Amino acid sequence: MELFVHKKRWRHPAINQELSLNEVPQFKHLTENELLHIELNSTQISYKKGIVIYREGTRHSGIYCIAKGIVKIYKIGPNGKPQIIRFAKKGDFIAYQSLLTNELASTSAKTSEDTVVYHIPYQVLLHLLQSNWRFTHEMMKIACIELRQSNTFVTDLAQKSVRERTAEILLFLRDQFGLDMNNALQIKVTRKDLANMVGTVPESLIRVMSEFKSEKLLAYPGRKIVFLNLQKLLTIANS
Amino acid sequence: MELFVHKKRWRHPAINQELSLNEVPQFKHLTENELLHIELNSTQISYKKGIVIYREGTRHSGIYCIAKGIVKIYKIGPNGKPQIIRFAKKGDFIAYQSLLTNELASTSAKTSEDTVVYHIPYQVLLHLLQSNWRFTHEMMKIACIELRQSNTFVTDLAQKSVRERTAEILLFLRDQFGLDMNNALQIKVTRKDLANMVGTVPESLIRVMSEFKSEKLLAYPGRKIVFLNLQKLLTIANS
DNA sequence: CGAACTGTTGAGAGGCTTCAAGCCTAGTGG
DNA sequence: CCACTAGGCTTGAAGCCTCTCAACAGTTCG
Repeated sequence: MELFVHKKRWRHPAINQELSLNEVPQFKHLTENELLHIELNSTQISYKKGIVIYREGTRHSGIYCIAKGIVKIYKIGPNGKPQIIRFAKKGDFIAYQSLLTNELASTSAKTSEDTVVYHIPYQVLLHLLQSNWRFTHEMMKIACIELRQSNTFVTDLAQKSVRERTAEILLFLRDQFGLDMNNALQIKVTRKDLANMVGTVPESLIRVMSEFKSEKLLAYPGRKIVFLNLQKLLTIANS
Repeated sequence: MELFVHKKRWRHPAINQELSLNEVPQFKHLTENELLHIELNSTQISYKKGIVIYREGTRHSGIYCIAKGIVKIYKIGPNGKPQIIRFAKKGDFIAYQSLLTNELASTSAKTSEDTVVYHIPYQVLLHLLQSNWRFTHEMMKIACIELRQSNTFVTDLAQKSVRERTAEILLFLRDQFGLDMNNALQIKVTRKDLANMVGTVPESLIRVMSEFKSEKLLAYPGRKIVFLNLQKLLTIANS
């Protein structure tokens, strides 16, 4: 505990603890009855690392809220190659997009580490959306924010170099998952996955990271990624 | 009129006529009172071609629904270069994303041709969202569908070649804007804008289009783009 | 303890961009 | 109404960024 005392802007405390339903930010405006209704009608499911929660092309039966762990959301590309769309973490909703449009799932979801989720059946979600505007507004916000991020990333892919995008993705992961007291990224990502997010091949990503290393912007002891110069990385990312 | 008789799956009839508010698909579930309330509280605005409706970084005062014309939605990239996100047409809503998240506009909007829009003030929209679930659901669907498209395009940019993406974008524009009786694309886009959407430079786009032309997949007399072999283009796009 | 996967570096190839030049089209102003 | 000019379109040549292929070290896990 004491380790965290000096950490300012600590955004992801107690990351190993399970989130309970009433701690989900989007549920804060729910009445006790509404919350109870969810608790009674949703199921908690545990997955080991590397398990597929749902697969592209199937139909969702409900929405998932992550209580613990990290889930990789990805699309299958034209040659069967997966493309990572995002990493969802504790408190995030997944599967809402296709559920709300009543389409088949446009992405797949696989656990990146041991994960616990709440599965909220469609009818329960629908009832909630119809009865509680503030919750509905929060859900709309989630979709719109993800849309903004996606549009930003389209712009980056179209206009930035691999070097710039690498800095960008590293900083994005830092925003999403935070750093520990040693400035190390709080999520484990393989080079292959990192390269995939950047929109390149592992070899190219590694070359850029080697540059960053020799420029003293990064260090990577073991499988950690340590940020040494955020300011410079920001400059590279936004150039 | 008779020209259209033989056209099957004609998806964009009377494209030059203004859409009235009660013809907007998302408004079909509104009560008469709700519709009246919108009509009384929204303003119709006409823009000449090439006018900026709103600019990235500003705050929206309401949502726009396009009654006539085409609006280019774009983001400013890292070097000040615009990146086209989409072309919005008659019946489409724009500016909803930042309005719903209460953020500053993340995109700009400029008319690509003479355009008429309805401006619906935020408070009016908010009232509608709170009172009519079916409308709200439609709005959520819009955001989610755009999100799916954006994610798909991220995957394409990361994994497909310029040739593949060019075929893809041409087919996408065909889906969105349709073809006339000569199989010509029903939207005028400059090579520069096309290249931008594909995520390349005009020179590269033109080379690919020249290939398509010599392969008898496309023709472009004047400034039209005529589709000669949709099947082959589909193969190229999805390869 | 080996198999399979991840991470890393080098060399070579190639797709794409950049730069340059010319033609064409459309819109403007006299 | 026409000349003019700015911007759109097109092609060629050169160079570079990125990918591909290959080899090997390190790591994880059954």
